[in-house]
Amino acid sequence: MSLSILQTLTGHVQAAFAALDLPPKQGRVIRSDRPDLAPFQCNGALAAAKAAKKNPREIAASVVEILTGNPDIADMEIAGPGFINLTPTDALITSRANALAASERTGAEHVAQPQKIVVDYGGANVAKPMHVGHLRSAVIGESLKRLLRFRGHDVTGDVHLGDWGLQMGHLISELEHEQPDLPYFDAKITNGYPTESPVSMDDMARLYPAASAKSKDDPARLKLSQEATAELQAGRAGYRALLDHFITVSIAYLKRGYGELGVEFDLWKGEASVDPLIPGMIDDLIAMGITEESDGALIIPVDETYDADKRKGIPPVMLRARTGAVLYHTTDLATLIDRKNEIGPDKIYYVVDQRQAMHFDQVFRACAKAGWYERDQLEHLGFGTVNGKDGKPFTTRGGGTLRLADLTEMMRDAAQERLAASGIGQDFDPEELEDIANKVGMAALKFADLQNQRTTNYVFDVERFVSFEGKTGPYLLYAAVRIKSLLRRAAKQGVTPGTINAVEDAEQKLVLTLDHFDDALAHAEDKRMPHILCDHVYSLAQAFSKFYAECPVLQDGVADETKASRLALAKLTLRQLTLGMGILGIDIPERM
RNA sequence: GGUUCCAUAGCUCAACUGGAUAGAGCAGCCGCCUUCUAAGCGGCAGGUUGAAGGUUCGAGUCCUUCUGGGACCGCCA
Repeated sequence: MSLSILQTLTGHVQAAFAALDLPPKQGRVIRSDRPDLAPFQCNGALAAAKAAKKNPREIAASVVEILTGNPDIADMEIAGPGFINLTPTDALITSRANALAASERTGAEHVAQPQKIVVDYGGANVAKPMHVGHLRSAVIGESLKRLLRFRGHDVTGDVHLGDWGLQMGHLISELEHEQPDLPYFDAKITNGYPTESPVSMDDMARLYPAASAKSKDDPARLKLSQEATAELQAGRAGYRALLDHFITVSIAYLKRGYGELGVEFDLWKGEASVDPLIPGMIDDLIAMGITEESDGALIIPVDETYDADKRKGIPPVMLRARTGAVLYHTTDLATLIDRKNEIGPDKIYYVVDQRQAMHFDQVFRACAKAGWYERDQLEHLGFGTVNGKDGKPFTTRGGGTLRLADLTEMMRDAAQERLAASGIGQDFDPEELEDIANKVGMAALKFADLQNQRTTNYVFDVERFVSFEGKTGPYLLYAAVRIKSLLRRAAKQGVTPGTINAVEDAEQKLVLTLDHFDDALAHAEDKRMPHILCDHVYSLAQAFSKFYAECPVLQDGVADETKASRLALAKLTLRQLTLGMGILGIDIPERM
């Protein structure tokens, strides 16, 4: 793959800096803040002037002098305090456009040093229905996984089910309360349990909140759940058999839910799956001498300045509770060991709610104390909450949580309505209509989520989501679908893509945008922020829409070679849109 | 009380290791469909970047203080 225009210009300017005995690093070229003046700029003369205590404009002038006559640079200009504005030649733009068209990945490079990475996302719990709160982890995690994989890393996505804590004790004890005669509760029976689950997903969705609510103001009821949790973890056969049912039923349900979102995990492991590692791990930690007994619990202090009375500092990691049950910390640590044994990852990313930042800080500190991983191998990629218009976590009008299935149905319905309103889909068969509505709704939902900076909270406004205009998923689909239509029409007319010759302003801007793909991907990876890729894909769709409006492709009166050039440009755009949106988890229909 | 994140146009959000005139979308106003999908394109208007200081040739970005808001703070996950 040839160099991008940006890289080409950077090379020239850095060479000029080096020739002047200035740090080549400062010769870095960036996309211009003032595209009205020139597409590219270099601000390095200012930084260089500061270090060398010289006049920045003089340095800029020297750089320009060296670069004068460079065959890739059409125009240079020194502006303001010492900015160098750079305009590439038409020849450079055109040759790059053809290189991109010839590139299978439209210019996207693979990283030089691929890493083995685990992405822990999804955040689903056994027995709990999926609601809007699960959306972000799934959508962000999936796109990060795809991004890293596309960049060339060896990535494993793990759903890491919540299937081992008190919630299981809640379920078991509440089920016992409701159906005490089930064989799982008879301590004398230790095998031969029914193969059919005694509960459905709906049953669990009812039992868990019931137990949780009762336990809130009834210590005796809570104790039942805690005891059941401890017994389960101690290996009581009936409880283990129940847990297996819970997990099997939940995974079947979750696979459907995540499948609808286009989210696929490589591993469906959970907390329960690392249970066998826990006793040995605790022994090791004790042997290392980093544990302490405290109020009957086994802990690892992770902050010397911690003061429980003043509520200052970071609380210790809880390995084992007074009741004997292990906790969230313990299973997360055991999971780190499991991953070390099974995968040996260079990095592990946790795509989990920002509110759990301290939890991960604790786990990572404990892990560093144990010496299992370097601190920079573990990273919590927190995300903000989805809020309603009132700024509080999103709920239905009634105050309950909104189920994910209801949300996706809402999006699909809105898309169907919009499709009907446009009058385009009248001759489509119902199956295709349904498929289009699904893709449009899903694109709207995912893009609306992903375009927000990962770490901040954002407001979920249903009306805005279903408007499908402006900076939305459907806008992206629309651009792509128009290209598909164009390609079909071209095929019918016998026009084939040819050599790209970018001469019109809209054509050149489209090429410059296309050429930014690799940068956007690298930047998005570097920050682990999908919204950076969203911005790129949106800019691309915008650049194409302008091109489409200004540059007729197949219309009468357009020269044959211009048709072939523009068609090639359109096709290249479609390929990059498809790649970029694919990483975001957005599927494009054939027409809409 | 402690820790931490945030505050940018009427609304929702961007702004790449500090750079020029802080950008998009929505909402508002004005144009553009007998020819490639108007879920589109062009244009207008909209800002003391919460406040006050400081560092710097240069600050939305870095530092300090203040105001307002969110989240978290040992046996839940």
